[in-house]
Amino acid sequence: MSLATRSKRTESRPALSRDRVLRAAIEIADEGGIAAVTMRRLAESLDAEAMSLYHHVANKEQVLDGVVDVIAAEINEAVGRLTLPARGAAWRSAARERILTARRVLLRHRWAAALFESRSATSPEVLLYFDGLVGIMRDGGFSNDLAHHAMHALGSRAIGFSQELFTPGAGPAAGEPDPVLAGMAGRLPHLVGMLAEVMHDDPDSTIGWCDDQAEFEFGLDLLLDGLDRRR
Amino acid sequence: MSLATRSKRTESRPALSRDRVLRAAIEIADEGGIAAVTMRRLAESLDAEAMSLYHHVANKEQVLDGVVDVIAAEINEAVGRLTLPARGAAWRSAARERILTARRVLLRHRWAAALFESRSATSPEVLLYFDGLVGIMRDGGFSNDLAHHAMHALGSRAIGFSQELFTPGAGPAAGEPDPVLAGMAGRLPHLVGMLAEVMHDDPDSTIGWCDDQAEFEFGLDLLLDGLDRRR
DNA sequence: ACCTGAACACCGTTCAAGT
DNA sequence: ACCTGAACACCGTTCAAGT
Repeated sequence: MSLATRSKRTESRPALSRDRVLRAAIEIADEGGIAAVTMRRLAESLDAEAMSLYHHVANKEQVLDGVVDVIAAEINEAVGRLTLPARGAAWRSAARERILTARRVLLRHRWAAALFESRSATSPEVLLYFDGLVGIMRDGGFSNDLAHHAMHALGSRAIGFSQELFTPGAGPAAGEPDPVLAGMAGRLPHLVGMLAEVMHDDPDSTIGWCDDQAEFEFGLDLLLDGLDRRR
Repeated sequence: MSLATRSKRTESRPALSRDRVLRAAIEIADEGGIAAVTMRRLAESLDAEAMSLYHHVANKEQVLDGVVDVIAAEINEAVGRLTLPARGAAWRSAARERILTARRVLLRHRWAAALFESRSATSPEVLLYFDGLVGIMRDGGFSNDLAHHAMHALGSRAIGFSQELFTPGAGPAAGEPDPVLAGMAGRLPHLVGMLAEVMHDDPDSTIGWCDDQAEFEFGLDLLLDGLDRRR
């Protein structure tokens, strides 16, 4: 039994490492959401005991911080392949492409946006991403002051997602009318009138509780236009 | 003993109710953050047992959904006192004032913004808030289609907060330079150059991980200006 | 150095029992 | 109808012990 366990560990399982722990966490989150990532399940997926993880990460908080960093590194790898001019007026399309590329990565890990927001620790890879975006703005002629305002104005949009508090048409079964909204339709004349007129035709292309691609781009362009005007 | 417990309950404690549970949850969150809200602590603060709560709320999820609704009701009470014209060009200042009023309520409950985002259930009070904002836009001459785009573009900014992924100058001790950023300054030329130039003078007026008041208003005005131009 | 089992202090929630 | 104690199935984490 002890022999079987030992042979299993040494033969069929690579040694544990911080990196392997983080990648296993991402795999679990991709399958069952971020709440499915527990130390015990994480260990199980690595064919180890929960307590073994603590030799490679300080605690669960550090696992989640590390996951953010790995996803941000994936974003940096993707935007690193972009080769767009950013001098002068070209800054706008360079920034736009960078942001939409980041968004494409986040769409592969739908739980990631919520995690990015909930973490307060500074991720080195997120810093590198932002540094590149500031660089594009500086190339475009932004003052440091305007670039700073711009980063705040973009907020989470700078890295490809945006927060929605209410996603019209995203009821229990997406695409269905929201039952709460339907139940109080009489007290919501403007909202009901608006939604009745604008038919949502692709309610599936959402990133978590965030807006869909077309709406994301509308908001992004609104901000980029305003910034370009102040440049 | 059983008698003492009984007299304590009937004399010094009002009967439990959904409303009292939710208000107790808000009190606990105001003091110790949203993570401090557990069913056991909630019950204790109400001088009851954890299991008694389940006669008034289905589960903890419903407690958190209810808390969002109570905070949104507080926002609606505040914006309900506003009496601003919204016809034509006045829509902009009416919308601006409504949003900044909502923000003032959220600043009283610093944990609330994060909670608003993490919940997917539709809050009736949030719907009422949005309905009023759409009404202001319609008064201002927005088509339903543009009002719809506008709500998505504003995102969480519509209700007074915005998501930051990295708050410059908000290290462990707020106001201190970020140690992670300091450690990799050489690889972040644009970010470090920018932050060196723009001195942050009031790092305290933040709403959780969100930007401070001046930055919030800059981003809001950028969006409102862009929407006004498309009106 | 790396890994583990048992144990601790918490969670949310079910259930059967009290008044 | 409302409340409760004991219990269950989970958590993250500490500790002492193994190799």
